[in-house]
Amino acid sequence: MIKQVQPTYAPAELEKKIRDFWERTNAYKKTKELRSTGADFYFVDGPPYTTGAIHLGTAWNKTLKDTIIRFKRMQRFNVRDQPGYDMHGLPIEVKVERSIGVKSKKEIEEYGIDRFISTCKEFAVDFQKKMTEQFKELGVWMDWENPYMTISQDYIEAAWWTLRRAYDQGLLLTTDRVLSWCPRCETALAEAEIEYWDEKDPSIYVKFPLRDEDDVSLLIWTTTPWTLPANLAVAVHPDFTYAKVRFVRSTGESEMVIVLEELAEEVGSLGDWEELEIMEVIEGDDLVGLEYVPPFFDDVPYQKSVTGKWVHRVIPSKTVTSENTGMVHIAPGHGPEDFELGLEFGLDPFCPVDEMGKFSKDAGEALAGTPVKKANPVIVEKLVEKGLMFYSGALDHRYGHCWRCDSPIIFRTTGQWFLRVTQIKDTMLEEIDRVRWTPDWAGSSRQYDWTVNARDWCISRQRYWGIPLPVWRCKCGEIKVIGSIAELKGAEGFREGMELHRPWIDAVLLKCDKCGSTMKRIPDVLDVWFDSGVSTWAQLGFPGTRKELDRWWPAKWITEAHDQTRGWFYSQLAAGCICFQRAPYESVLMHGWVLDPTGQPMSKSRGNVIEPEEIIKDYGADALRFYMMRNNAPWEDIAFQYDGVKNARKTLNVLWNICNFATTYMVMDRFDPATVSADSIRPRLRPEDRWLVSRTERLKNEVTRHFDTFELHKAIRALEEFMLEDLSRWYVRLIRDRMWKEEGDVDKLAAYRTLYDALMSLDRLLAPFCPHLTEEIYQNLDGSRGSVHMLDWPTPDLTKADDRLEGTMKTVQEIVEIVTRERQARGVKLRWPLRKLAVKTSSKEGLEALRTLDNVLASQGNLKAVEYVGPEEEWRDLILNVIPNPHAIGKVYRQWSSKIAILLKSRPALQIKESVAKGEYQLGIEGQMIKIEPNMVSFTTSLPPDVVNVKFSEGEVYIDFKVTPDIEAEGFTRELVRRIQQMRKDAKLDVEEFIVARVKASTKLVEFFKMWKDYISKETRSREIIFTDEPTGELVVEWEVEGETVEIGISSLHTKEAVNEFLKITGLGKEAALGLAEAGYKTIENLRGLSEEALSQAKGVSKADARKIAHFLTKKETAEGPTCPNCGSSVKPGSEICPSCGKSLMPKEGAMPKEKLIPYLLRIPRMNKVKAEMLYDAGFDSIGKITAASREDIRAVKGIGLKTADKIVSYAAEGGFEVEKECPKCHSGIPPDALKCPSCGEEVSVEAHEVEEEGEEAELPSAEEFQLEQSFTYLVKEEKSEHSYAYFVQAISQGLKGFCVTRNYPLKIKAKHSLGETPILWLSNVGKENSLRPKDLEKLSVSLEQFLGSTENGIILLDGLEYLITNNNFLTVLRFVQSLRDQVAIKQSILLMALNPSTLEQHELNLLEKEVDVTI
RNA sequence: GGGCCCAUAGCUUAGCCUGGUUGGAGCGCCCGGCUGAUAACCGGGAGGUCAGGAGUCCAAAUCUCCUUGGGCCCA
Repeated sequence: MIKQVQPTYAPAELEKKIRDFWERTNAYKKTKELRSTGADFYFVDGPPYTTGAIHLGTAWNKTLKDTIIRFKRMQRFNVRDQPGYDMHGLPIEVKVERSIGVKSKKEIEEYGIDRFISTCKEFAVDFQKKMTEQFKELGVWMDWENPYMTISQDYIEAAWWTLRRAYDQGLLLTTDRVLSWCPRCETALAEAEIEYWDEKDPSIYVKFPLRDEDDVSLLIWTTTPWTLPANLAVAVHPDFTYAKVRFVRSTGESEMVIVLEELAEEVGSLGDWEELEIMEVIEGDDLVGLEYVPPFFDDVPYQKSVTGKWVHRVIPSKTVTSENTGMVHIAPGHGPEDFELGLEFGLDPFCPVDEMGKFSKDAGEALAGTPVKKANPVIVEKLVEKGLMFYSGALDHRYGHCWRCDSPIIFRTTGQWFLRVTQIKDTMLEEIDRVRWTPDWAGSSRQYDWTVNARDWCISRQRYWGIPLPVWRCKCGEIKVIGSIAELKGAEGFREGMELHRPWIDAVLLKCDKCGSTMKRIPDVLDVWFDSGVSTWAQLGFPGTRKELDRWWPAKWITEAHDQTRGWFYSQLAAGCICFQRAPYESVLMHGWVLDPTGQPMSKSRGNVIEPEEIIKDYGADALRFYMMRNNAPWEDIAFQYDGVKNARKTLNVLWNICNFATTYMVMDRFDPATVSADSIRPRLRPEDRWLVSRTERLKNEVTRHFDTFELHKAIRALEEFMLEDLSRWYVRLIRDRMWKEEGDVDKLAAYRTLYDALMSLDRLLAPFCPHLTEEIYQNLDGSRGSVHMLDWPTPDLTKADDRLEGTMKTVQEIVEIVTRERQARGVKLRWPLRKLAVKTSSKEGLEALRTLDNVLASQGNLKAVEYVGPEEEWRDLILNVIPNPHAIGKVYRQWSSKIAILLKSRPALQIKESVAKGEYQLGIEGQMIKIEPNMVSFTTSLPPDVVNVKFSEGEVYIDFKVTPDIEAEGFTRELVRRIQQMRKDAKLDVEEFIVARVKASTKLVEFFKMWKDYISKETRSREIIFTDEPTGELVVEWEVEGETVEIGISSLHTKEAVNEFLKITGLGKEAALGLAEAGYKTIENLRGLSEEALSQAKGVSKADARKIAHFLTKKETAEGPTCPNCGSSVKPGSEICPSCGKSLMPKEGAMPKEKLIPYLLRIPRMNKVKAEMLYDAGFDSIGKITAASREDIRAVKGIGLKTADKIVSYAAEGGFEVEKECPKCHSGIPPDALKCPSCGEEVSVEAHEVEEEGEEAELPSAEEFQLEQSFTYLVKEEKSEHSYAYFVQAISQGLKGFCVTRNYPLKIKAKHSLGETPILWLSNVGKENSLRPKDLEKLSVSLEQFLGSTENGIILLDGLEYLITNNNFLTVLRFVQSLRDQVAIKQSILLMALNPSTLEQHELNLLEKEVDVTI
């Protein structure tokens, strides 16, 4: 059942409602169950770090995942969708430190590691819960009840297992290395944990005096003075050329230093040096081995004690660059490259810096205890004192910082654990090549480059909140790496199910296999990056169980932002290659970041963070999702714009409006897609319907294609365009008029079905992007499957795509746009119809194709007529001009040449052209015959006045802007209607309320309005329109309309309530109800006691209506007991015969067989076999039930419209089921269930019988037996117009004045039918007097109006309606008929239209029949 | 300093792979229209050194190189 959607789109409430709905109906679980038998699809969630609040980037990330998962599910995949959380690590430790107020590791240990870890866990779990709620608000469907968490037992075990695998392969080792170190967190940092930004540091040039050459120094440059106490060597490039240079100050002082020759000038420009002199040039390798005195030789004890071949000497290194001085000070304890060089030259790393970044005693008494960075100025001062400072300055450079606490990092030498990634690099690179990356360069360039440059991965951290390193060590040096919890069984301090975190695990002691003494766990924990690296198997419970791993692994698809190149993409790749020699994922989508509106990354420190929650509150999660998906390709960064989300909301609002539009009408008409199948309606589709079908199929194809390549932005843009352009701006506009047709109309059903299918397809295609809105729409349009997300993904049927039709529609749209543009250019509103438009195309096929969309063009351009001009033709309205050629004329007729020219121009150009084409044209001048030959004239065409010519892609159009009185009348009428509507709205009148309108306008306008009075009344629900000089009313407004002043007063009749009340009377129509209301009756009770005669005094109340009212009142009185369904009087229960009317009560109680009841029903006007069966199938299986039913009851039956329901009720009320009818032919009685007279076989005629499936043509009644009624319009369907003329002649003989319009030769008609003086208008193209071109509907209607205006009792015979239709746009003729019908009704005349039904399409016939009162 | 990506109207963007009519949209702005989807909607207009420079080519937003600015990742 289709349900009406809410009038406004309120995303916040709607989304909440939908989420509750999902919760209530278990929609997520049901969807998963539904797909449980589908092919497995292993998606792995990259675990977000639990900080407690998601940011827009996280929102985008999860939305992308959700969208793809939903898509895959709709494609029937069984998707594994376990969400994950990264819950260990420093950030939480830092937060906890702050909350409990401690600042160092020492303080943590004093506080108690157990308490500290418990708090960390609480924080992590709490944050995890908060984040889960936020994800849910985005509409993300994942297995929220079963997330994987890096802190769980089996997760830790998976990490241990992985390390054990590495150890077994010799890929896990421990060694001293120089590493980045955070002095605040007192731990080593991986490269991935360092952030760089600019910082000011000293930039100093220091002299290292040579030991064997007085007054000559090596000159080195450094920005880290604090590393100088640990200096052990100086490096030069062996291939560079150095020089011994003497620098001289203005004071005369001089220095002799060795620097790179090419840098001597640059060095000289530093201080206040004035001169320089190159004393000697020395090759780099000649410097190697020179001994110097380190600057802190006397202050640092180690410097004196250290020994070695290369200590305090110049060493060669090819890593030295030609910058600054070309010489580098080497401290193997403070720099990774220095360390490497140290290894090479036997220099042990010396590192006099402790874990907190302070100098130790080894750095000498003076420095001990000072944080290294703070020691810089002290050291600088010392160097100056010692006379070793050559130049001291400062500079800004990028410096690394701890990404958790922002402290500047330092380099220290420590013992750490490493994964030897360098050893498996080849495998990793091969795997990168094999994995599918989106975009391609994310793998082939980025990931590849990063991995090529990867060094061994330091995985140990000297912290607490992390996976404990599973390494136990014995005093004897023996090491044991634990790969599972089982291996700990029996160990001292181990309990089953114990907490595996520190400090508890630290208490577990093992026995050394080698020496038998106790092994203790090394205190380190794992780098958190390692945690997430094992997620693909950890979440499957491996190594605990193997089954799940075999089923799912490896992951089919993952997606994260580009920063994960060094993060998760990498950690997984390394871990996967260590354990399984392959990447644990097959396809990676690398997405972008959400930046702030100016393109800067969002961060708390910048203060530019935008909270997703705020956006959701204001615009809805669907709009946010739509925006993020639509704006860029997934792999590009989004510079977040509020306007973008706002706009997305607007777009979704349009979709909502379309649904509102669709459901409003579908609900009103009880449209049921189940009974109107797409197949059955196919032959009834209009070209514009087929166009939408074509567009829809193409859309399915396009969206699917883009999903497959992860080009989600393209997918959603295609959806958006379809929604806005194809549906909202075009199709909905095209079908508006069809929505107002009568219920059950096939043409309308075709539109419903088309729109319904398009909406359902669109809804499904959009469902992965906007899960809430699409669910709501689905629940309103269908809902049978429980959730839109349980539906299958639509598969395109491209056989229904029609390129040609789409192309033609495009052309129509282009022409309509031209029309609008030209209208605007001349200030002609769309409300004003245009007289005509002619299209000339460059191809004949194009023209023919355009013709099929004639209706569309005419209605959308508001064109009275559309003409088509072939490629080789000229539009016949063009004015042909003749241009005399004076030269050629002068040659022959010199003296007359100017006169000839004037004469030629005064003659009809066409005539001249035709004659000249045949040879010559003759012209008389001064008695002479002049011959005009082809060379004497040429021809041009020009546009008639008010016509514009515009070229377009397929040809050109001519638009006729000439304003005829008809057009003016219609235009002003529509202006008036629009003003009254506005006033109704301003007065806050109910849409159904009736009014009286009083109008003051110029005489001209009043005449126009009178012509259109019926239309105006209908459109504005005016019971009366009074033209007066003093318009009064509840609301009076003076309007300026196109230069005219129109004053309008409107008054409400306040009849709505009364009408509603009266409509409760069974079978009473709106007209009658309104008549009663206007007669002053307010309630049904008011009517009691009135005679039928008194009731029928009211306007619109017929005798039958009066009877119904009386019947209804009686029925009401006796509502307690059973009533006779025939007369309404009460009967005793169980009686077989009604005491009042004497009719049998029995047969009506029980059900009748279908075939017995249907003949009864077929006697009802408007009834047909299909409707009768529907009625029967709906449970109305006896005459009793039908008689007892109210109009509303019957209307509830599918396929029974309002009018039909009325007919059924009144037929029953009038006793149609009981009474015998008199046969019009033989006057014998026909029983109520007979369709033919039993005596003479005459068929029973039924009023306004709808066309039946069989379509056999019923014989028409003869003129004698058929009485035409005043104010009625008849459509006579017959092959030749014999009967029509007979009726017409009969009416004239009864004194009516006739007017005949025919396409037959008038004299012949006159003679054949003895029409006498009856005026006849001949429809013909000959253009004679009393003839009219069939295209000129305007003239025709003027003539007919004149006739109607001249007489009160007229009858018009319009013979040859089909002729008008073939010469005009069908819709135009239809409108013509409508207005004619209205005029006829006003003038109490009769309109008789003869039509050969075989010349029209069925839907056209249906449309026509809807407009007439009676079809014969 | 290096790798990858990006730069088109005030803002967000399509077009670039595969060179070829006048570089398309949306938002905002200005001007109109519509009023039975209506606290909506539709049309038109103004607004562009296609970041800058050089090259290839008959022809460059598009291909190549350089420069500048931005993002990510590294040193």
